[in-house]
Amino acid sequence: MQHAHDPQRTAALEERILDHDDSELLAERFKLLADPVRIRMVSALVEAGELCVCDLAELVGASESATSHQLRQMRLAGLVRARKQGRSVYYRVADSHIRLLLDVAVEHYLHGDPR
Amino acid sequence: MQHAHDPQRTAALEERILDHDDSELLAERFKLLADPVRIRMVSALVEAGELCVCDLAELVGASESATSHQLRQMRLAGLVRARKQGRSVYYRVADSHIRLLLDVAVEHYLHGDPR
DNA sequence: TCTACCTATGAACAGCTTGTCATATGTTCA
DNA sequence: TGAACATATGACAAGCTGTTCATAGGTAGA
Repeated sequence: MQHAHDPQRTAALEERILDHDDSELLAERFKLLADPVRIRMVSALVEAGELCVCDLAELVGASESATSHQLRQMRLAGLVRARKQGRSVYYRVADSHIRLLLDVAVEHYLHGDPR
Repeated sequence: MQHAHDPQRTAALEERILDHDDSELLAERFKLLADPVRIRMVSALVEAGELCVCDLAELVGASESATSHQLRQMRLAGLVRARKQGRSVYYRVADSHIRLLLDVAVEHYLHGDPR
């Protein structure tokens, strides 16, 4: 690196692109959906409304421990909420944005719509 | 794990949630946006339309080598396309879905819209 | 109370990511 | 042709992620 092909243009651009903090925040959100197991968990919770760890683990095909770890992560990020009842804990999706992002991705990447 | 609280319900659910292949595919896509540097790159490319590696590196504040590595990754995933001109290579966004996903995320996570 | 059950959590480990450094390839210009 | 330049790439290191295993806490039922 030494120059900028068009210094004025890049300087102007710099003001319009996402800054470091914003891109960091967005990346954190996308990371939550950047794992097939978590995607299946969110998908299941969206469909079911509410599920206990036990059923969720079976649905997504993961161990209960792994499921619990992932749920903890999503819970700390505010993506899901927990409700305790008896010896079970029921989880539900708390973040409607994630639901929307998943919908958009499903719509565009799975249901045809090439390009 | 031993039972399912409601076997019928979980069996019915299993058919409606994303299967392993689909969730794998979606996760791959979300991974591309799960990094602040790549997000800034996409943001810059969306704003500029086209940028050479050199300018892009300066804009996002990464080394040219790191930038090139990321671009390669995004290129192989079909997210960006390259155009060679002289000794420069100009990149542009090739996947309009990613652009949409980024827009949705920006809209909901950055521009207010709580909940 | 004792036992089985459901979930949570810490530790450890493997695999993946991303950056840097060195180097290679191809290009422009003198 | 030689030198500076723009980009690409392989190898390696450091950090991060996700899983398993062991274990602990709290709850329901006998």
